[in-house]
Amino acid sequence: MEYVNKGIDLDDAHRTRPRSELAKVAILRAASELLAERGLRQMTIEDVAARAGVGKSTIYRRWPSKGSLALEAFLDDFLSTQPAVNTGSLEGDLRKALSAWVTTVNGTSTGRSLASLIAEVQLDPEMGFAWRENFLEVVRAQHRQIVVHAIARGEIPSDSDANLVIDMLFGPAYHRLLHGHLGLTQEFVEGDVAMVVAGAKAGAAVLSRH
Amino acid sequence: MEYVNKGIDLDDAHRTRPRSELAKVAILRAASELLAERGLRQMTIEDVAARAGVGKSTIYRRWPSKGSLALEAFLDDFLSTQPAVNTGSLEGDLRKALSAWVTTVNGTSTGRSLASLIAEVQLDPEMGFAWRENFLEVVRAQHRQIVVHAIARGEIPSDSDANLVIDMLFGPAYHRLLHGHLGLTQEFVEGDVAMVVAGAKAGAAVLSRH
Amino acid sequence: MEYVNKGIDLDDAHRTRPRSELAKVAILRAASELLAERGLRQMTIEDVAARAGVGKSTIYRRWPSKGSLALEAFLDDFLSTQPAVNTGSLEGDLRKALSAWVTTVNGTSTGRSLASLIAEVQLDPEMGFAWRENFLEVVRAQHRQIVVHAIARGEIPSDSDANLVIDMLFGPAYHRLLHGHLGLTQEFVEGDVAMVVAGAKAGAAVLSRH
Amino acid sequence: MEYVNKGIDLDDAHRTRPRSELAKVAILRAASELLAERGLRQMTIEDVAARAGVGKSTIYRRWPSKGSLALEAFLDDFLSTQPAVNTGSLEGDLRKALSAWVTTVNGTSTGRSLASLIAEVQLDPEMGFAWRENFLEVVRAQHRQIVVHAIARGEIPSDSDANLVIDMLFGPAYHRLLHGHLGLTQEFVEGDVAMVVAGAKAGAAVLSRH
DNA sequence: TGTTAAACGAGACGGTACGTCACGTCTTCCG
DNA sequence: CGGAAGACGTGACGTACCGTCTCGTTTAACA
Repeated sequence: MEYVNKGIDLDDAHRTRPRSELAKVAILRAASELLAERGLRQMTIEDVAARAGVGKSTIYRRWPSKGSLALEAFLDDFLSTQPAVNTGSLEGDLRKALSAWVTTVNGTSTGRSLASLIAEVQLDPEMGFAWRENFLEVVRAQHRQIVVHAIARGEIPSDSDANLVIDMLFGPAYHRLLHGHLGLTQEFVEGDVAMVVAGAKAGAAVLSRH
Repeated sequence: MEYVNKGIDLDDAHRTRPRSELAKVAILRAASELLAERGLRQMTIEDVAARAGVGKSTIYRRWPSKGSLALEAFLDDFLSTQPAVNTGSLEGDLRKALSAWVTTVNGTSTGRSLASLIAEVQLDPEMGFAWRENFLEVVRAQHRQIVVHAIARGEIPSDSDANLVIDMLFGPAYHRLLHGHLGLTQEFVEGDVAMVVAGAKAGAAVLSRH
Repeated sequence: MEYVNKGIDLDDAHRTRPRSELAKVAILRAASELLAERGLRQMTIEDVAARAGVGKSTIYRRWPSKGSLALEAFLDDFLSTQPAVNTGSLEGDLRKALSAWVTTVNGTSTGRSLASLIAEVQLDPEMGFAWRENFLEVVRAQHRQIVVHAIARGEIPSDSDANLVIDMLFGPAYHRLLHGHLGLTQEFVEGDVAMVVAGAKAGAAVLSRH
Repeated sequence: MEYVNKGIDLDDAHRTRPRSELAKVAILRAASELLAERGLRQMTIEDVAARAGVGKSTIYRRWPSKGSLALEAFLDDFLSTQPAVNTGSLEGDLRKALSAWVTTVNGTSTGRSLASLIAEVQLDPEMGFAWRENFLEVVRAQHRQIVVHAIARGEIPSDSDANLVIDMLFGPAYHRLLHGHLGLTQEFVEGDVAMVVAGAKAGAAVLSRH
């Protein structure tokens, strides 16, 4: 998590300065609030510093950019809402995972924050790695387990491409979130899940098609 | 196309204002180049004006924001690369449409411009409508025909949800473009298409599910 | 009056274009109003054009700058308020001339317009000549007659410097108008006049002091 | 000196903020130079910032307008050239004071700067107070002493109006500076002084006339 | 009376400077 | 002596007018 938070972990490891983590917490809290209230573009470092009761340099000492701060502020909030799932069937797992995501994201400030951050990743090349490392891979690792379990259960071929299955499930959902052309409805969730289940069971996601 | 271009096209059609469209063309060209060269964030209105040999006010007279200018500059470039398809089979059509998109977008400045614009849409609420109207719906209307034709051919149920099918095809592709976690490879195209075809033929995309 | 009004007079003399003097009148009227309402700095050519119901180029065709337009708009208004005087005594003439000026100028929009124009003369070198020619010399020629008459009456020495006498009378008055440090009161008028009369009668204004 | 310099001097006196006064000095120096070189209208804030090696916002943080900056830049330069005088006679004092002013102002960039600032005062209402407080009253307080001394010496009546006497001396001089209709010659100085001396000694400047 | 050239209103054009904003860095001074 | 407070240099923003320049459209003198 170098980009998001540079070097703090080392210091923590040395346990030489466990003290003004208060500042860090206050900053993340302020950033989180402002991100939810105004969106990333209207959230300024100066606002965050003011609300956190902190000098700007204290922020710049820890985060190299507004985006990286927003990312860290967003992460915990978001990740805690995405449960590991294990319902006993592929269909159940996919439905539960996607439903949780839709619930968290549809029409909420979390949804707008997520969209803001994905936007920031496009505009700031430095953000790409941190985003994939700290957000995307964390979520995807969890989701890939759904496919692993389905293979273990024998529901789908053992050479199914977990990455593809996961992208088939969440890709359309992110698509609707970001473009806003259609709603993230219950019908959408059902349709998306049904398509993925049908495709995966038919073996359409097996690897090395080349 | 109100946001992007306030009625100019209509007037032009009537030939009532054949005046200095030179400026408009020069501006769009300069914007297109700078968008490709630097991305949306590093493209400034002042740079565009300078390169187009135009005053800033001439730009602000026509476009209300950097994003709307970039959108219009991007549109023609992009849309001309997305052919209407009709290969005679659902699978062929989907493969051809997705391949064309991947070719245009994967690793190209067009791809980065597209990502930049999707980002801008998240950050500037005013952009949302213009984006859906001028970009997304134009492309999607074309793509929905693929489903219409497949239904006509009897390949898939007649109550299949064209919007869902299209989002299942392109959602994962946009997902990979924007997050960069996995490549837009030939394998991905084949897998995505196979999943959609299997799901649609299995009737997983039929409407009014609940 | 080249600067203020270039070449129109000649054309008028030829009587070849007696037509849209309406425009000129409307422009001068609008300029005069806006000058009085807002002062020279807030009066813009575009405002004048709009209020006069005239295109900007019609203004630029006749006047080379905002200042020159304002000057011409101001002139007639002002000059008509400054009567020739001949009371039969130097003191009476000076008092009457100064009083007329103070009445026109003290606390009035005319006073602010006059100050605005004197300001413009300092900032736009092109204005200097036109100002002296069309405003200052017109007024001063009239005022110098006061001194001429006083000499003729034998009230003051025949080699008195009319320019100096006039500057001694009006200089302090303009000073107070422009700096606003003290009011243009009746007491001021009386004191100024008394000083000038006493000095002139004492022969303090005789020429060629070398 | 609120307008010109919002309280900085006081703080400096307390030595509570000995920080980057370098910027202030550099800005005033650059402004002073540009004012002399080009006059107030052609002096832009951006030029001043560039020459001072300073950001525009650093200027706007201290001065609310171009005029107020120019005023402060002008003040020290000018005031140091106007000596207190005490020659032992009214005539000597008046001559010396007026001569010093004429020497500083006649045909010099200081003279043009002075004229520019008087112009600015007319056009920007916010400037009026600062101008009188920081420039005019400073100079006039000094000059009024000339009259006080003449009264003490018994040269002129004890109820002579010092303000009127000073305006009679300098009013005509400013008049010629601003209108440029006649030169600020040695003859003018002698004549002006002679008029004021004669008038004052004759008791023409006594107060409460009406 | 019909033709034609000018002057007209309208307002877009290329520019310049404005004053504001937020950036990320640097300095001061307090606890 | 670390951190809050906030000034600094930077540079893009969007605005306001500038003075110039096409545009059709009157308009009025001449043909």
